[in-house]
Amino acid sequence: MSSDLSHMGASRGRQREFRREQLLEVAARLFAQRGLEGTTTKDIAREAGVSAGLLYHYYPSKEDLLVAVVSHFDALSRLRPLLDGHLEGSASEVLMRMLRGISTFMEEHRDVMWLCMRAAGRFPTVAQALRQTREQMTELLASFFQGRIDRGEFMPHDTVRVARGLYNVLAMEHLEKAPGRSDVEPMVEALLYGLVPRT
Amino acid sequence: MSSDLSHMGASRGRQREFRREQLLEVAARLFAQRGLEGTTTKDIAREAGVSAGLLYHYYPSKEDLLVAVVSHFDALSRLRPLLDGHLEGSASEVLMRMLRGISTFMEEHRDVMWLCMRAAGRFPTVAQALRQTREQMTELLASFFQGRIDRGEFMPHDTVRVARGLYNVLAMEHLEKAPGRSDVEPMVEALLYGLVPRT
Amino acid sequence: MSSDLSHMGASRGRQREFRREQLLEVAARLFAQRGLEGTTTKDIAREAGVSAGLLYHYYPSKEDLLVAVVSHFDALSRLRPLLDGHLEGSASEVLMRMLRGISTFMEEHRDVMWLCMRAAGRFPTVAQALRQTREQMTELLASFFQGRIDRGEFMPHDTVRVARGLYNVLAMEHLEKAPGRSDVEPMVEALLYGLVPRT
Amino acid sequence: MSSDLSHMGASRGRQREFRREQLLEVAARLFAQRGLEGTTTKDIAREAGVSAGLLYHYYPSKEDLLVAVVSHFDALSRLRPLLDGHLEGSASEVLMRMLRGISTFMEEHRDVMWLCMRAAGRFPTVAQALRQTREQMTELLASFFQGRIDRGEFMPHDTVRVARGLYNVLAMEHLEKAPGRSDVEPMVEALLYGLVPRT
DNA sequence: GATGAATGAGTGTTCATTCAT
DNA sequence: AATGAATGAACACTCATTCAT
Repeated sequence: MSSDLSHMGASRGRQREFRREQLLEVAARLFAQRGLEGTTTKDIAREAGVSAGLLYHYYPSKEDLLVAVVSHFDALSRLRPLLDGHLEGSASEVLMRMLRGISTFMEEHRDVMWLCMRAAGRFPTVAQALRQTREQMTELLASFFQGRIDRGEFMPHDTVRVARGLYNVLAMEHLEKAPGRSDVEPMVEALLYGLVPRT
Repeated sequence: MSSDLSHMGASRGRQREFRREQLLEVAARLFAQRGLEGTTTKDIAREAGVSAGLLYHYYPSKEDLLVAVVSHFDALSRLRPLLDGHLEGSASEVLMRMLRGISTFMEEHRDVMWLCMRAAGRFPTVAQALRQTREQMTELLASFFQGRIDRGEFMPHDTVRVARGLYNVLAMEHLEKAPGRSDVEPMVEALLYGLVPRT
Repeated sequence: MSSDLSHMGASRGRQREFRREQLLEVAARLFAQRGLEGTTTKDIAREAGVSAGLLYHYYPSKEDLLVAVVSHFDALSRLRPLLDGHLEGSASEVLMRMLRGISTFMEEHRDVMWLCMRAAGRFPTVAQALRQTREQMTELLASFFQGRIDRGEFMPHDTVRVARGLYNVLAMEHLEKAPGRSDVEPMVEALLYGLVPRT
Repeated sequence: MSSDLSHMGASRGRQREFRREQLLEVAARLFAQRGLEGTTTKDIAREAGVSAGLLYHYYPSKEDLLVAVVSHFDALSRLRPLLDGHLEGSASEVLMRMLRGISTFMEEHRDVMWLCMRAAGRFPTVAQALRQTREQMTELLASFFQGRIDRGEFMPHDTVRVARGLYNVLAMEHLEKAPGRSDVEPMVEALLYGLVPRT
């Protein structure tokens, strides 16, 4: 909870970097737990074991800190790997695996998702980050679909819109707290084989 | 922006009712536009052309006003009719019609949806209202699915989860501002006929 | 709690008088229970079953109402009888009887005493009422002392100061809540026979 | 009325201590003069020459400030010395000296006494402080009485009740403003030698 | 007489931010 | 780099009082 960097052998630069990140992490945790307006700058400082003023040596404002938190969280680069490389297997197997990966990630970071949703309305930067993540994930999923279409495993379709739809289902389901309740498997199965009976 | 009720012929009771609703509408608009914390009680009073104190003659607190706004909006009873009665036609036609109805409604009330989402994190009542709307809409959609399954038009499936998924897609798509961008038709088509080719 | 005077046969004058007194009594009770600032004019109106505005038809302000409450309580004329007439018996017997009378009265009206004490600091009228009661009671007690001095039952002394002292002891003791704790008998006995041993 | 500590040579710690006390003293004065509800937190800040917010850097609430004022005043430790050590002389001389000491103190702090009385009704802490002071002073006086009884200078009596009575007389007399009017000497003399003639 | 809608100055308190040290 | 004292503009909410009906 407290920290004394004064006798650290670390260079000034590293110390600065360390403090920045420490404050970021504390802020991320508190913002996620209590929301943006539920967290005061003094809360963050206290929890980080520093004075109220020091925050402003590292971040010009609370809002900037929020943006930094969201940026640093960088869902994109943490989600992307979930879609890479795991391409062996049938289309449906791979799809299911990918969605489950995204699902797990979202379940673990529900509070950050809420933070972003709530903040998006006030801070265009955050809304932009959210949008970017969604669109990039959509693209990745869509390119997976396209590949499978090319291979003849999937019918041709509007890959982008279907991909975005799937991503949105996941996102919305996980904003809800109900643990384990989120189960997109039935939805995906329906999507794969269609609701309309095959003659 | 301002109003003078003093020389209205209306009776006391009607005047009270009118004021209540007027304040509610002003609050709804401002909350939706600027968010809950972006709207002060004085803003609402000023916009309604009344004094700061009068608000509290009608609503015991800002929070109560918010809850009243959300309750009064009553998405449920406005959404439900969109699913009733329009049952003639093929399953896919009817489904599409229903979803387009929900879509239009959501598009028109995007700001209220955002308000609810943002408020849900702080006020359990609002979260509950949101949940209830979703679950009831889900049930209605699911019972439509079940009916079509019974008629042999749809394959048996987990109707509730698929219905909730569809509702969530719509909701998430419409939280985004991009006008006209939301188009769930491709998704629905894929859902109906499946991505996996029919031999 | 509520009242409807509209069909009362009473004349206007009597009705007015009745309302005045009713409001006074409600106010007295609430002021005594919750203190002056702990009682709102609306509290009084509600408890009396009338509207908020009606109060001001009868009393020009909350402060005036307070003064009316204190005046109407009229401790003086309720205390005075306790000292009259009961003059038969030995000086010490009579004194003790009188003090016990005052004591009982004070115990029953502790809350009003507190109200007066608290209000005295803000409203000179109330302070004046308090002072007047004390001084008149003092005079009455003092004249009793003087009478007994004249009869040779008491030694000559500064009757007024001794009387006021006794009154003050009683008052201060009864401002405390501790029930039954107040017992001035030992003090009075000491006063009668003196602490210094009689040879 | 105003103060600038910024160029004081004093260390942070001393500055903090100074401000705390300064605010306490200003608050004590204003509370005593105008009463608790007659003094706003902004009044105190203005009078101390600081901003409205600074008060809350030092005291968590107005109520806490009040309690601090009462505690800091600490009548007990200022009254106690008046009863110590001055034990040479006849019982009546010593008693008179002690009471005069208490009297002087009370006369000088009449406004604080009023503050305490008024606040006691709302804040148990204050009532408790008042009670404690009274009871401890009572004990001290009572033990003086007991000592003199043991020496045969006083008759046996209920020392605690007589002591409390005397303390209460003093307190009540001094709540009144009339300067110099309070004179308990006649009361004490009566108490010492008794009203009933010595054969 | 009676109502209660309406007022608006004021209340204690919060908090992001600044800056001298 | 680090502190924490200091700021001051808000904020939600209260309440004695007025007045048209």
